[in-house]
Amino acid sequence: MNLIEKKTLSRIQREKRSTIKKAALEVFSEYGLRGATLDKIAVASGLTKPNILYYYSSKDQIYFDVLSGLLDEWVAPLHNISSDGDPIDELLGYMKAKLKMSKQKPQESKLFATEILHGAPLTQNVLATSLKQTLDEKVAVIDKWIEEKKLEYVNGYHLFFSIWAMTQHYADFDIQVKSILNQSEEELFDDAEEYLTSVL
Amino acid sequence: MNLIEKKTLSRIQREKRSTIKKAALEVFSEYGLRGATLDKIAVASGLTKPNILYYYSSKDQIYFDVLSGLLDEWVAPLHNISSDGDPIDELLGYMKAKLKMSKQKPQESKLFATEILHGAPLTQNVLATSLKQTLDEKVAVIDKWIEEKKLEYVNGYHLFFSIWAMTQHYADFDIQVKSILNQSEEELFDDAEEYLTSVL
DNA sequence: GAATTTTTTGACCAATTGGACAATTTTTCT
DNA sequence: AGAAAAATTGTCCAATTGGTCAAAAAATTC
Repeated sequence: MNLIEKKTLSRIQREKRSTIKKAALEVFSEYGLRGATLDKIAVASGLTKPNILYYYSSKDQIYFDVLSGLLDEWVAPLHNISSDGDPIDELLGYMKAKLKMSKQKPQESKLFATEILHGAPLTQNVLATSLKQTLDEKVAVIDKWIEEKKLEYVNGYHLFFSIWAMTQHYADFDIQVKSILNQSEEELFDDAEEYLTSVL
Repeated sequence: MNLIEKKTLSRIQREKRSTIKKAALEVFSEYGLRGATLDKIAVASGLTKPNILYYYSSKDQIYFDVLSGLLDEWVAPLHNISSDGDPIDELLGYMKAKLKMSKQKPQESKLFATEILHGAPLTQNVLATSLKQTLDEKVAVIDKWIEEKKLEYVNGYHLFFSIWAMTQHYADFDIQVKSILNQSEEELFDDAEEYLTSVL
């Protein structure tokens, strides 16, 4: 039977797919889509290559599945910004949530970074529709705050870009950061949070 | 004769190597080291594959040469920060120089980003020695400014990280930025500069 | 517990890719 | 112009890689 058409997956199917996705995330985030090989994913997952291809029809399919499973999670913190709260608190909360994700999910961060860096072949329309829409809403909240004099004028879009850039930097460029600072990860992220708080 | 050992390169050698490097930059920045192929570089440069391998002994060699040719240029703006100047002017000047590089040399920026994202296999020791040393010096300048009360307290390292992150973001993640903002590149970078100026 | 379905695997294949090399062409030098 | 050196290319090769397939093993169903 064709796995794709089946609606209810068996226990084995759910488990193996999850195993594959986990291994694939490791490999894709380290090597990128083209640098990753099925053999590497096979080793990382403890399965054989043909077995992986029994669950996924191609390497691209795995990549697509891993990436789309992450998209929602990645945008989620944006939704928690409430127009009712204090602007600074809300923005600080958002920044901290993003920084925490960089610390706890560096592989996911790197996977996105690589994807977008190489032209976002698979996610471009998600960026242009769903992400844009959510961001438009949140920028509208910022603009409202500004109008109500609760916040100094600031370009909302670039504000979000800078939060993304600064927080994800600690995950994506961790090698560079760690080459320069000889700190434990704990200290590093504490300092980063302190710095970013002072900036906002 | 072995090209590597020769000291003075002929006109043809200089020209062809330059042609190859230019084409390789295009291809590497778009596909990364592993995604790039000699065939793609051959097409982009208008040379044949064996001809390219006459000038470079391997694909890795081309990558290494392109990358190391860029390293100095990439760090250069740091050197222009003078401890004699006004702190805010100096930092604004540095930020603007980096932003300009993002606008004018997006391929170079992406190449570095990809390299570091994938573990900086070729540049790790440069990061840990030369870059670290230069940055240490400039952070010392920041600390001096703070001591002289010319500048409010700020963590110098994280300040530089944030400048790198924010400015390079516009080159590295241009696809994402452009998916969200429907602006000309001119407007975009003007707004970005205005925003970043207000932040600093 | 036999039949059926699902899962797993070893062996294999075709395409891509980095690179080698000998032969040919072009350039340079005298 | 002719010899020597440098540059160019067509052809080829071995390794890697994504993917196939038939057969075997394991799980499920009756």
